[in-house]
This record gives sequence, C-alpha cells and structure tokens, in this order.
Amino acid sequence: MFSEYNLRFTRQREIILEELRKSDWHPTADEMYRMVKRRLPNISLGTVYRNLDVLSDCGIINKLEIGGGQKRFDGKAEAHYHLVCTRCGRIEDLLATSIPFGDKRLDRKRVQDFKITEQRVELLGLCPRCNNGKRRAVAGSRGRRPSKRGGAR
Amino acid sequence: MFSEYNLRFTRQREIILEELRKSDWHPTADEMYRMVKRRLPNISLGTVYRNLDVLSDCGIINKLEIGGGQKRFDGKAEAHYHLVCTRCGRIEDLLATSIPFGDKRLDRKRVQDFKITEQRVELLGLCPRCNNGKRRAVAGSRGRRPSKRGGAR
DNA sequence: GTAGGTGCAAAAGTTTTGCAGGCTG
DNA sequence: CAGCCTGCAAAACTTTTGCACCTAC
Repeated sequence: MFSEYNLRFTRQREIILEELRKSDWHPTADEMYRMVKRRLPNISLGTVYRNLDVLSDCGIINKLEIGGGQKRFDGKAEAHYHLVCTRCGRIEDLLATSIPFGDKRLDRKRVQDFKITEQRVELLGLCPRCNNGKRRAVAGSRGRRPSKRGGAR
Repeated sequence: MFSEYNLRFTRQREIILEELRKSDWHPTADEMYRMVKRRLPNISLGTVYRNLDVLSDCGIINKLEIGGGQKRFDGKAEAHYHLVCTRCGRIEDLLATSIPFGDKRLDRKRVQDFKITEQRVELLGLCPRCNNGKRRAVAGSRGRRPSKRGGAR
C-alpha cells in the first residue's frame, strides 16, 4: 500500500490514514492530531503534519485550501468538488463525476439544498514556462508545490 | 466609491486598492505591503492586512486561498476562475464568463498553454442548516467567513 | 466632535524543522 | 544496519489585535 510510493509502513502513518478515511468531514491537521491521539497517545503534532504532507504529496489524500487559516484534509484523493458553507465552514463532497455547472449533470439534490453565492474554479498544472523547462515532474509523485513556504514571487 | 460600503476614504486604503488593481498578478499581503510602502513609507503591515480584509469582505476585491501558506489577493472581484501553476505558483485569471469545462466555451488559448493535471471546484454559500436559521446574510456585505480563525468544528 | 482608521509592537495561531534516538525493510 | 520515521521542542511565518493617537466625515 505505502510501499508503492516508497513510503515505509508505520503505525502512525497507518492510523492517520485510517482515521482520516473514517471521518465524515474534512479535518484540520490539529483535529487529526486529536483524533489520532486517542489511539496513539504519544504521537506528536509534527508527525501528523509530516504524514499528512507526505500522503498528499503522493496523491493518497488531498489537501484542501479553502476558507479559514487552517488547511483541511480529504481522505478521498479524487474528489475535488466541494460545497463550502461560508457561515459554519462545513465542507461537503460532490461526486467527482458530476459537473456542478451548466444546469445539466448536476448533483441536484445536494447542490439545491445549498444556497450558493459564489463559485470558484481552479485549474492546476504547469504553466508554459514551467512545462517547457528541462525539469520534468518528479516520478512517482504528482507535481509538488513550489518551495514549502512563500511560493512564487 | 468607498462610501457606499460605509468605508472611509483614506490615502492608505486608496493606494492599496490602486496598487492591487495595477498589479498584473495576485500578490500576497506581504507583497502588497512592499508595493505600497514605496509610496507610503510609513504604512504598517497591520494596516495592509486590515484593508485587504475589509475590501474583500465588501466584495471590492477577492481573497484567494490557493496553494501555499499565504493568501493572495485579486483586484478584480468577479474573476473566480484561475489557472494555477503548481511549480512556480503563478496564478492567471480566466475570463469569468468562460466555463473551462466540457470542451465548449473554453478560453482555449490560455487553457491549452497550461498542462492541466488537476481541477478544483468549490461552490460557496449557505448549507441547509445555516440557511434555515433566523439570521440572514449581513446587509451590505457578502456572507462572511465563520469566526476569524478556526472555522467549523 | 466622534467613530473609524492608523502605526507600532506584541500576541496568537499554524506549520516547519533540528536533533537524538527508534524502527522498518 | 542504513535510512526513514518519530517525539520533542524550538523556530519560523503569517495573521490578528490592543492601545494611543490621528483624521475623515
């Protein structure tokens, strides 16, 4: 499971992934820490951060950067469609196959229960400059973010 | 201009908005600070943060929460469609009217120059629970984020 | 004149990291 | 048994805030 990504199997890593997948919402790193701590009382917050990072770098989980100061995590790597409540912060998944635009193929029930005021669409990939460069995407992991902090100028 | 939102006109606010609109990319708060400081050497970082917050709360500008530890700001409030380079962090606007899916009405030139590896769609609004509550969206400002930090449980 | 805005500095909150020791493959 | 991983704690960063003073309306 982990080995195909050159990750070692550790109890911490296993349980972090398990708890994330078990949860029915999109926890922050710190919520994950509290969840996992119930089963592994000695785990450290740093380990949780490191694992969530590694797992999302490998595409096993997904890191959400929506609303609020903290990032949230999604155990399902494929679902990149979300309903976000701007009042309570709740984030619901939409089926990845449904395109929530254009009135057709809507996941109507879910979407219509929400009162939607804003849409955001981000297409991520490589810009022409980066794509033409000699460097290629690192094998075995999806494109990484720029430098850990800061990002582009 | 500002008065319709019950905001006072100050030189700081004016110049922050001016510099943001003048810029051809999506600066972080700290980049804004450096840009504005060239014209108002005494301005403080806190003022920049406060104004970017107020302006985006009013919907005059747009706060982007994409890739990286820092939020970025967009002088055009309407454009919620972006091309994001995962390598260099560059963020380009897409025309708000173009729907970058389904092969039609694409902003083809722009989109095809990018090598897109991932799509993110977020629909923001009020979930059923929040929408049914007695409280309504605050008049004169678009829905606010939950509490400043933390967000939902 | 007053409420809102500003500058400064400290505080708060989140995420990363150095290090010494432990465990997986 | 080498190298990855962990726990701990400190550091690094980003964003918010209290306070005293200032200024737009």
